[in-house]
Amino acid sequence: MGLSKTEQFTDEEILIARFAKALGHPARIAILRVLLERKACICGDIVDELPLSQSTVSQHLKELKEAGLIQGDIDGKKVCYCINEQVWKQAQETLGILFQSYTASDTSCC
Amino acid sequence: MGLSKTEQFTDEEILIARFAKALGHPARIAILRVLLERKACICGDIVDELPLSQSTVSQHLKELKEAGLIQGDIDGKKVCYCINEQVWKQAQETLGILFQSYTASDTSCC
DNA sequence: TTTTATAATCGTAAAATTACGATTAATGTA
DNA sequence: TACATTAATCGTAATTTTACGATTATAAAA
Repeated sequence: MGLSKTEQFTDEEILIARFAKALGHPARIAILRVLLERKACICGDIVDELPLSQSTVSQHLKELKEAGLIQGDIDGKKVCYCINEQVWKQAQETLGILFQSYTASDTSCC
Repeated sequence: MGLSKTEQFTDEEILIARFAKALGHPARIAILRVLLERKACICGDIVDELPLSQSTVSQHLKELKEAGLIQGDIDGKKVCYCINEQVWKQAQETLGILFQSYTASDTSCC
């Protein structure tokens, strides 16, 4: 029925999937790229850089924020976004561990 | 509406998002875990390990296969799945570069 | 050849995602 | 105070994802 059934999996599996899912759209990668380049960035600037409407970008920002990867600080009538260092490193590590756990085997498949 | 508009983004953004999306569900992380542990694995064994129906697991396997992260070799009336080393390393690298491009800034946000 | 086992595919339904325009809330400016 | 700007939220529609049971195709076994 389209539900995620998240209860059935381990916390780590859910965490990794959560980070990965947040990264699972080109627009959100593009947003992160802008933030990574400029260190910090006003929402409007991000909208200008992307081929998407303001409301759509805002939605993507919300998803990145909900995954914890970015944070937004209110600055007057603008909102300044930036990478959340702590969570970013956590995502890097959990995903890194997953990828590193592969040890090239002599026999590729059966 | 509801379309991905992938044409508007760079090939690299699309590629990273593609890998991340494939990893964006706990069931698929769980599947990969099984494959990483056992090196190679019969489809049926994966079904036994997961709290999902055979058809649902098959669907998740298909998505991982379409992203290139795994491959399936027919072995009699069974199908043996394993990590696709080349693509796995490519995903590791592209995602790794993204994560590493963050350099902790002195000023966290505005 | 018939039966059994394995795994993909089909059909279907519910839910989530993506996208946009319009509206709203909040803050700064005239 | 009235106006303008900024960004979130609402409402809506199309698409995609998730999930399952049922069916199908294939190959091994009886």
